[in-house]
Amino acid sequence: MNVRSRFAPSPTGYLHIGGARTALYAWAFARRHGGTFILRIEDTDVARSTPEAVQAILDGMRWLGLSVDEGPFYQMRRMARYKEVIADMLIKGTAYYCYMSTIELDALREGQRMRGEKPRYDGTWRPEHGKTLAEPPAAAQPVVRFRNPSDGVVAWNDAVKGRIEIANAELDDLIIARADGTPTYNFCVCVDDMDMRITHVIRGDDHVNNTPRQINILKSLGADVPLYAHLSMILGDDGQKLSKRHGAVSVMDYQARGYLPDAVLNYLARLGWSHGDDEKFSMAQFCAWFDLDHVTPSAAQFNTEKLNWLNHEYMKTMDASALGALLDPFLRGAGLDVEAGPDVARVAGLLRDRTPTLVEMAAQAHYFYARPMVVAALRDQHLHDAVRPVVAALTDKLRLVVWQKADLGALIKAQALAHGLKLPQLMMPLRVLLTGQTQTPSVDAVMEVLGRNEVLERLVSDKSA
RNA sequence: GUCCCCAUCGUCUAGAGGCCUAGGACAUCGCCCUUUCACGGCGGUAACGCGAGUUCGAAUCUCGCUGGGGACGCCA
Repeated sequence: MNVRSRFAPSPTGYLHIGGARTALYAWAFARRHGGTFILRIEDTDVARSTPEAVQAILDGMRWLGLSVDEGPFYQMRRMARYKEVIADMLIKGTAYYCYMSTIELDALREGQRMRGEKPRYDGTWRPEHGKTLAEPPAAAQPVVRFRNPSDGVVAWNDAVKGRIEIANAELDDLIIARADGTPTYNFCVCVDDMDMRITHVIRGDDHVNNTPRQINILKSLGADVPLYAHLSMILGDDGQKLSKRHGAVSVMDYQARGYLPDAVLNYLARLGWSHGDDEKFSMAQFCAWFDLDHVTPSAAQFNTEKLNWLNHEYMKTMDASALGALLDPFLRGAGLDVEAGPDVARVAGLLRDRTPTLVEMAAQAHYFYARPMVVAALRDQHLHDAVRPVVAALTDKLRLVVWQKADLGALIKAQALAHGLKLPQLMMPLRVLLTGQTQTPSVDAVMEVLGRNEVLERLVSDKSA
C-alpha cells in the first residue's frame, strides 16, 4: 500500500507544540513507509482563519524541517467540489434540508440538558418512510444535514487506542452545510480524505468523537475508510491543559528561547512514543524507527527540564562554528557589538558545555563583547592587598607570554606559586576583573579568547580605579 | 448529565503472563574530578491507584471502583 498521511491544521493561531508533534508523527510515518505527507489547511471557518496563521504554520514546519510532499491544499479553494458532493448527497437522499432555526435548536438542546440527556438534533426534518414533513417556512434558509444511520454501531481499530465502538444512536444528524451554503468541518474532512486518498489519519485525541461521524459519511460516499491513529494531548509542565499561560506554546517560541530544532524534534518524538531505552536519536533514525504500535495512549506532561537537557546534548555535540552561527543573532539581539569582540565560534566552543540554550549562552557571552561592570564589593573581596601586587606583576608578564591557553595557565600557576598564593587566590581576582563574574570557564581559556590587548586593558583599567 | 478515552518512579517512558527482588532517561541527593561554576565519572532515593476475578504464576488478561481527561456547535 502506498501510505498517504496528512497534517490538517486550522489556521486560527500559531503552530503549537501539540500540533507540531502531530505533524511530526504523520510526517515520520509517511517517511518510514516511503509514503506521501500532505499538508491541508482547514480554513473553512472564515471568521477565525487568518493568512498570518497560515504563515505561522508554514514557518513552524519549515523551522522544524518537516517537508511536505503535497500541498498545502486550502479547503476554501475546494468549495465547488464540496458543493458538488452535497448536491449529489441531496439527490441520493444521504443528506437532507433542515429548516430548524438556531433559536429552536437552542431550545431543544436546553430541554434535553435539563432532562439529563445528551444534547442532539431530534430529526424533525429528517425524511422517513411514511412520515410527512411540515411545510418549509417561506423565508427560511435551510442547512443541510447528513442522514446518519439510526441504528447499529460504528467501530474502528484505532492504531493507538485499540478498538473503539460507538452506537449510531449516540450520533445525531450533523450539519454538513450552513444556511449560507458553506460546508462544515466534519464534511470537508471526509471529502478531502477521500479525494486525497488518505490512508492514515494521524491526529489529535480531540477528534475521537468526530471519527464515527466521519466514518459514516465516508461510507455513504462509498469511500475507503482510512486507518485512524489518535494521539493523546500534551499537557503543560504543571499537568494542566496547554495555554498561553504556559509561556512557550508556539514552536517559534522555542526558537526564540534558544532551542535547536533537532532537539525540539527529538524531545517531541520521545514524548508519547518510545523505542526501547533510546533517548537521543537523529530524525533519520526516528524515521526508520517510528511506528504507531509504540505511541502511548495516555496524555503526556511536557517537561522543560528534559528538553533543556536534550537541547544541551545537541549543543555539546555541535561543531563550534555552526553553533557560533546560531549564537550570533542572539548576541546581536542582546545589543552586543559582535564585530568588536572575539570570533563567535570560539566563544560558543568555550561556553558550549555550560549553557543549555542559545539564550543562556548569549547571556553568558556578554562579557566577551562588552566591558564588564565589576561590582566594587566583589572586586574588593577577591582583590585584597595581598594579591594586588601579584596581579600587577602578572599583568606585566602577560605582555610577553605566548598567547595560548597552556602558556597562560602555566604562567598564572607559576606566579601564584612564586608569591605563595594558592591557585584560586589568584584565579578568582583575575576572573572577577576580566569578566565581572565568579562563575566562568577557566581563566586561561577566557583570556585566550579575549585576546591580549583586551585582557591587559581590563586588568590595567582596574589598577587606576 | 450522556458518550468516549486514559491510569508504572516527581516527569517522559520500557514492559504485550514467568526474563521484574520492575529497566532507562530527566529532575533530585551523595561522592569523585576541579581554578569558580558547569561538564564529565561513579553511586543512591524513588513507581505498577484500589478491589475482585482468570491462572501453577499478573505491572501485563477480565470486571468493578476511584481518580484524571476529552467530546456533546450553522468551531475546527
